[in-house]
Amino acid sequence: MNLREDWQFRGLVHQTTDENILDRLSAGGVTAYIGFDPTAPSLHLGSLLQLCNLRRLQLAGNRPIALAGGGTGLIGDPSFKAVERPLLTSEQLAANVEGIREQLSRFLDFTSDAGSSRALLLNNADWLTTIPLTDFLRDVGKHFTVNQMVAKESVKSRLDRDDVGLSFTEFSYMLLQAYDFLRLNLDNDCTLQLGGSDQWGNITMGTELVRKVTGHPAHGLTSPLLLRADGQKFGKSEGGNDRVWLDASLTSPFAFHQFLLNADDAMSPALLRFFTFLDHETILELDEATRAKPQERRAQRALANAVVTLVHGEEAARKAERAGEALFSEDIAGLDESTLLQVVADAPSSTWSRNELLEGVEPADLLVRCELAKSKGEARRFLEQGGVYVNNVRVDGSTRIDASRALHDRYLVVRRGRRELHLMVIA
RNA sequence: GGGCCGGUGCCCGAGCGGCCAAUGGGAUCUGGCUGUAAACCAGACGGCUUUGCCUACGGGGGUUCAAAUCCCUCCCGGCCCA
Repeated sequence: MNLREDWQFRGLVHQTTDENILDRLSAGGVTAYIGFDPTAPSLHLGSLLQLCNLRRLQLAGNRPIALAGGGTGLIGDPSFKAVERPLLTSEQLAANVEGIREQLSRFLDFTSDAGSSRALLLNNADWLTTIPLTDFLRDVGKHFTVNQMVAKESVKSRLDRDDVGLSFTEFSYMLLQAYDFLRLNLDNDCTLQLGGSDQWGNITMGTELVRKVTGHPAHGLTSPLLLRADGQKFGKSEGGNDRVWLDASLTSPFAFHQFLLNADDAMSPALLRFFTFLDHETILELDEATRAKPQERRAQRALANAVVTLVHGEEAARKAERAGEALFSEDIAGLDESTLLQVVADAPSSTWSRNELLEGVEPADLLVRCELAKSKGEARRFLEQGGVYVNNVRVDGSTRIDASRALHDRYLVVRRGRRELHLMVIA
């Protein structure tokens, strides 16, 4: 099984500047890079595909470069963005770059064990913040016309709109990314840039710049964007607009596991191919399982376990799976203390004195204190709608909660809706 | 710098002196169905000491019994001109 066959099976290739690069990657020895935006202190599910791809490259004997966008982050990529975005400070960026550095190391081999395919982590702030403006304009800017820049699909919508504009700052972003590629080509012999399909325009700017400056070809390869059936971007968490983060303190392993477990049947074949390293036979089997017995969700289970293992480790994946089973299929009151605590290990918790529960607490107040409701009004709404449970027993708005229902005499598991949990510990 | 247009709740977008906590859509949330899915159906969706009160329609000031709606001014965005 070579890389070409694997990538084609998995549907990882959207566009390439040259079909033959798949063969060259299969043979190994290519240096390729992917850029990561340090817009947040952690990478998220959307970056996972790129992480996996770098890993696949490395496993096939190529040298991956993860490029942290500490410099481009100062500007902001306008590609397919509806509006101008707020600028991040260099301090924020530096902190974010630190955050993702560690995450990258879990996917790539940065040690000398990897030999000639040892991964490299670079930060484009190193060259973007030091190059003199006039050098940049003469050496990079001269190779492009505004005409072609304006024609890019990625900024077209912004230029066409009559309510928002596109600042020169963001407009110039594509040149910075092109310069990255040139630098990596000159300094590290990097000849290929990968990215999501939304990066096509930026990538081709880079390949062109390399070709014009060095006279040698450089290539680009993009992967399809993962979209949900309704056209929305995949990777928004259940709880609204927040993304699913790879950092355990932002998205707990349990929440992450649950998110994947709940993946739409229609999505699971693509998710297995994009985010796991399972072999083809297994994947096809799981596809069939979904078709034949969707209610068993074998594909989603395999997916959740594989991805959480990859990101957080085997132990975390096992715990997350067990916690889900206990929470959704077992009687919570029947769990022994240590199992119970594991089940709710990821949930936020609060400590209460036995005294304050003596008279019982108004359910609405309780929800607010447990941060399961933003306001008392919202809390009352949840109660009226029947979305509140204590120890998996639905409660109404008028029944005060006291310590008598505590499990093991000290735990109250408060749940709002399907899966928002809070653990009350009676001290 | 000049002219014109615009800034409304998470987003889009109506309202253009009282009947406005503000139509509608989307997102979100809760419930139902189910498989801890999807689709679908129902409801909710500023806050509170909830027959009422408070805070909100870019900021500040003003007119008025009464302003998201009128006036002044400032800030921000777009287009055109210089």
